[in-house]
This record gives sequence, C-alpha cells and structure tokens, in this order.
Amino acid sequence: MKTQASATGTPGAAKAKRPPAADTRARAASVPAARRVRDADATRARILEAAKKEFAKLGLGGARVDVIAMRAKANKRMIYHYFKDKDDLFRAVLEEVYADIRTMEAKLDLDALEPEAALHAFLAFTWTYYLKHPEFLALVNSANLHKGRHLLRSERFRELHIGFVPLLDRVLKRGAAQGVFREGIDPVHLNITIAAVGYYYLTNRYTGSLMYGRDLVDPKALEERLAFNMDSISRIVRL
Amino acid sequence: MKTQASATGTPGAAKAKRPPAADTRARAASVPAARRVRDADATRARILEAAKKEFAKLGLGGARVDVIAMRAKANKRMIYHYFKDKDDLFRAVLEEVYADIRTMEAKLDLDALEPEAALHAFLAFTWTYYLKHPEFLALVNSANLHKGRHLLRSERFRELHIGFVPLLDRVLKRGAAQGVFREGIDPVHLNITIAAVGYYYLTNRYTGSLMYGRDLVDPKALEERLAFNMDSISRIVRL
DNA sequence: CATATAACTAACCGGATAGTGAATAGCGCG
DNA sequence: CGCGCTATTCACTATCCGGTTAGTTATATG
Repeated sequence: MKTQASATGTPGAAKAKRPPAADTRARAASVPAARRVRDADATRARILEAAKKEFAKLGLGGARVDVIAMRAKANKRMIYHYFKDKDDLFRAVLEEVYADIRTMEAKLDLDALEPEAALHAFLAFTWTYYLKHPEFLALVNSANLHKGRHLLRSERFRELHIGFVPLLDRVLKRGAAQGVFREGIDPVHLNITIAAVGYYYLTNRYTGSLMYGRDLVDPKALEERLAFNMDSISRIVRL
Repeated sequence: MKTQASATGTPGAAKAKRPPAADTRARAASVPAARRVRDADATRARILEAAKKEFAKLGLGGARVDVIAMRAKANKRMIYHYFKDKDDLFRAVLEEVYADIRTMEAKLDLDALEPEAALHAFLAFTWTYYLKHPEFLALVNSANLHKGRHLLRSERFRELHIGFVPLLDRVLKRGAAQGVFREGIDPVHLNITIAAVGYYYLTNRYTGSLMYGRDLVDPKALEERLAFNMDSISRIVRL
C-alpha cells in the first residue's frame, strides 16, 4: 500500500490539457471527430482505459479512483459524472473487456472451419488472447472474488454470451457426424476445460514458477504449454 | 466499498475478552496448554485465521487490518507485534494455507497406489480441497495479482514444494512401465492441467454461471464436472 | 514472592480516500 | 450570435486506514 498517489491532495493532472487551443477551433468544424477541447466520448474512453489498468493491477479493493483520474488525464469529478460510483465503473470495465474478447472471438468464424481445425483455432485464440491481455485474467478474477455481483444485473453481459455455447456445440456435432470426435461431449464442459488449461497456467504464473522452480513464461515454456494443451484437447474429444 | 468497518474509530473489540478470569489461573500450571488469559500462540493463530478469511474475501488491497483485528478478537497492535506489516501478514497467511494443502496431499500416499488409482485419487483430492476451501483459491489469486512478491523470498514456500513434482513423476513412470500410460509425459504440465480443470471451474463459478446460464455449483453439476475431469485426465495419459 | 519479560490495550496520527457542491466555459442549435 | 446544455474544473468533506506511541498487566522463572 504505502504511498502511490501523488503527495498533493488533488490529482493535479489535466494541467497541460490543451497545448494548441486557439487554432484547433478553426478545423473543428470541418474535420468530423477532430481534437476537440471537450470530447465526452474520448474522456469516458480514457477513464475506462485507465480504470481497466488500475483495477487489473490492484484489484477492485486496491485500486484508487484518484489514481484512475490521474492516469486518465481527467478530473476525478468526471468519473462520477459518467459513472455512479467505483463499483459502477468496475462493472463498465468488465462489460468492456468481455465485449472485446467476444468480438475478437466471433471473427474466427469457426463454422467455416473443419471441426478439428476449428477446435485448434479456438484453443489457440483463447491462449493468445489471455497471453496478450493479462488484465483480462486479473479483472475476471476480481469479478469472481466479488461473487460476480457487478455483472448480476448486466443485460449487456448476458447478451454477449448468447450463442457462445451453441457455436462450439455446432463444431462438436459436425465432428461427431464426420466420425472424428466422439458423441455426447458437453460443449460447456469442453469450453471450460479449453479456457482452464490456458487461464490457470497464466494467472498463476508467479506462484507456479516458484513452485516448480522453472520460468513458466519463458517463450520456450509458453510454446510447450500450448502444444501440451493442443494435444490434451485433441485426446479429450477424439473417439 | 462504502462503510464496512465499525462506525466508531477504534476497533472496539476485545471487550468481553476473558469471561472466566480468576479461576483459570489455578489450572494453568498443571495442564500443558490449558486455557490461559494470555496465550501468544493462540492469539497469533486467531490473527492468522481472521486474516485468511478477510484477505480471501476482499483481496490484499480490500482487506482492512482493523477488521482483521476485530475478527481475531485481538487488539490491532498485536498484529504489528507478530507481523511486520500488512504484507508480512499476507505472506504468513499464504505460507499457512500452502502448508495445509501440501500436508493433506502428502497423506494420500500416492506411491502406495496403482498408477491409475493414484492419478484418480490425486485429481479427486485436488478437486475436493478446492471445493471445501474456497479461501485457498482466492488467496492464490491474490498472491498472483501481486506477482508472487510475497513468496519470492519465502524459504518455507520453496521447501513445501520440493518433492512435489518427483512424486507425480514416479506415478507416471510406474504407469509407463506397466504399459497403462504413454511415455514422456511432463509431470509439471500434467500437474498444472489437473489443478487447472478444477481451479478454473471453481474460482470462476460466478461469471461462469452467468455466462452459461446454469448453476455451476449445483451438487449435480459438481459431480458432473468431477466425472468430466476424471475422464479428461485418463484420456490425456493413456496410450 | 520479587521481578524481568512479553502479552496485551487505549488512544492517537497524518495522510489517504470515496464521493460532492457549486461555479466556469466550450459547443451545438436555432 | 446568443443561449442552453453539459463537459470540465476547483475546492472541500467526512471518514478511513495503516501504523505507532506510550503505556498496563499477566506470567514464567529464580
């Protein structure tokens, strides 16, 4: 804990907010979304981005809204202008990151791939996403630490996951029909396992590296892990 | 966040600290560890227990040392008597819970079981331990959120895990020699996968239940998950 | 039984912390 | 071009919080 906010009481940010002030106004009329002195969307986005980083770094309880305001180069008051309170900001961040992963995932177009290739692609995507977005893992952990109460009444969260299970189910059904996968695999359990073998390895990389006495995030180790997981999932689904 | 500590400034606990005061002293001399008015070990243990619950509930950043003192029925000053600071207390809690799981695990005596039975027993133990000790999962997550820095210089933590990998390796080697497991399985990766398929399911039960629209901790669902995991691990190791 | 030691307590501190009230000032629209 | 809306700022508060100061008292030991 100790001191991590600035020593001065107020955030003190947003000082050098608008370096070119007078002449920017001229082209503001012509250019659609040119740099405006006031830009609600941009400010809101900066707050969300800063909040994401801060919540991911210290958890909901450890994050400080003064620090978030500072990192967003926004006045703290703006946070309470756009969001009800700290918990509401956390909810917004969670919705944002889930929307991101689900959007990227949809681009895989698993229905267009052969069953085995689809499973391969899905596992690889999940692994790579977790690896490149450690904040996602931390935020999901934090959401669950708080028993998912921030997402309980989130319509957006629920909507994001409609069609998520059916998609994998179609892959499994096609595989079974082609005789390459066994019958009756529960897509939910398979999905959970596909996520688990990557997620656990990556969130627990620190205690893991200490426990096993070897660096789990060394490039070679990461490659090995993906290969092990690919093989594991293949073995789970095949006849 | 809001208010969760008592409204009064000071913890206010430790009021009804010693109901039987006068007569307890008499038998203190004869009985080895009889109920004493002052008991360093007991106080330290109560602090650790309270800290475990509080850290597991709110994370390192969200936990309040005033609350820990209150729940431990101890004066806050005692926490700083036994531990350097909040981080040191967190480290002590982590060492404690890891010692617990590794001690229980050692009792399985996997070397005395047939390879397949040993793997079965190990997976079932891990699953059941996670299920009965949700604090363990939360604490490990918190430790990793903080990049494992609390355990980095912990000799005790390192010692707890010597012999952990070799144990599973012996099971795998015996299985391979008997021709029931395939050759060359990395015990570290298998171990991680065995932990992962239970851990991920249980730590992410809240977001998971919301995402899949079904209660993941319903008794029937838990049974199904264990069966799915048993089957998965068998498929991963067999020829 | 005297006493040194260590367990234990009350009260306190200064900076941090989530959240607000009220005024200012760009920007879009008529 | 002026006016209403709202993005933005500044100043402020009440409480919280990790950690400490300055003791008091039970108990093991000789």
